[in-house]
Amino acid sequence: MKKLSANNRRLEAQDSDLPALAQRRGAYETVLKTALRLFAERGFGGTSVRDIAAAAAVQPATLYAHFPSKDHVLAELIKIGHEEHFSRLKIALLESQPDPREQVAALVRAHVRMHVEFPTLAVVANAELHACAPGLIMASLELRRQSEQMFQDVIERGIRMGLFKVPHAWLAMAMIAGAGLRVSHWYTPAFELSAAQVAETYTQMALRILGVAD
Amino acid sequence: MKKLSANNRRLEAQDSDLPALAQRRGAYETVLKTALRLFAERGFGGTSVRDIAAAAAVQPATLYAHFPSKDHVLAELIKIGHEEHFSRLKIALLESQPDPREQVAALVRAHVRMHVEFPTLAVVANAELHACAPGLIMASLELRRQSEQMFQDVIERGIRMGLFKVPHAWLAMAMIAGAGLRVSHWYTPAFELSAAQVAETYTQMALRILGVAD
DNA sequence: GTCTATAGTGGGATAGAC
DNA sequence: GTCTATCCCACTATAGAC
Repeated sequence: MKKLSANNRRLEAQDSDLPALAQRRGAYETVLKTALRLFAERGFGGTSVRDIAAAAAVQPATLYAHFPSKDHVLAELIKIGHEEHFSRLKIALLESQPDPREQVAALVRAHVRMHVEFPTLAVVANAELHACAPGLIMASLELRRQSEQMFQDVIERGIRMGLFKVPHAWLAMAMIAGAGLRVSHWYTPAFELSAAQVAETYTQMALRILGVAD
Repeated sequence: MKKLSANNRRLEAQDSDLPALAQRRGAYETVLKTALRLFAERGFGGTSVRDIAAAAAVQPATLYAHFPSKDHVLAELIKIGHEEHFSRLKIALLESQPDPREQVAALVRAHVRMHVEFPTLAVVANAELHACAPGLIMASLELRRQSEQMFQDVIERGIRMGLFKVPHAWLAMAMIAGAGLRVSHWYTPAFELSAAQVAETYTQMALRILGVAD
């Protein structure tokens, strides 16, 4: 039941769903979800507009009735992914008790759950950033920066309050956030633990990184 | 000095060097190193044979004198990356004291150093796996499996000896290994810590994940 | 909005001289 | 081994009917 290799998402993208944020009717959503799956499996450059159209059962010209270009399809997916991620972190923090340990736990839980619940979206939004014209993803990069800052602020407050003891605050954040990102590459519903259990375990291990005793 | 965002490697690939393992003379190495940089920046599908040839200052036909196809160029890079990684882990374990804490530290140190010293190679070998025909990367996938098994074996022995206490052995391995992988996406020599310092800090935090008191 | 059809460009790969 | 030249195909995107 355990994964043989912690890197198989892109071989056959499952769960290429989109958050409620992005659900529209008709060809728009069909194209977006199809493109998500294909970008994950073959990469942006390895997927043609014809591929997307064929898999979505529309003609290439139909795609251009909804998106100005292939780039814009990717940009839209990246935007949806980053907005959903940022939104979840923000809500998690808002609803948390003010104790930095609770706040970090809430952030890590939300971060991991995002990558477990929308793994394909997370893979594409992170791995295909380079394929998009910079102008199209500026807003997403800003959200990413703010998400990192949220983690940073909570960790630094915890250090000042004497609750966290880390060798290097930014590295601790990078390790915790980076580990969560990778979950999207291997998690499937067939894994022996549920999404919630994975999130809880990562949360517990993140607190250990920050020097909080169990 | 700290990175604004933990995801910039692919925007402008630096350090597109290859380990000594792969150093040959002439056009072969030039093409390989050039392809490495371009695959990192634009992705495999976003890079044409003409792009590689032009950046390497050779003609497209010259590339085909050294590689049977564009796929084989990528496969060779992936192979070099995985062989160097596996080799470093194996040596680290061989030279370590038998205490599982020492062994984990040696493995994490080697793992992170690989991703810090050859970040571009690591990014391509991990992010472009999907773009390669399965037959061309079978050996690399097997090395990857063995590398994960090395981590697993050491962690499970540490648990049996009562030295490690983790909520879930495989998840702890996935978190430690995954965090190390991500280092290749943000580390540059301009970072405020040296490669060795980053590796040491990650090692310390990995031991915390495993429940070892500082 | 969706289709058929196609324009115009750039793709991987090869032939054959030197 | 490296070059020039080129084949043939797939690519993104658009025009125009319905």
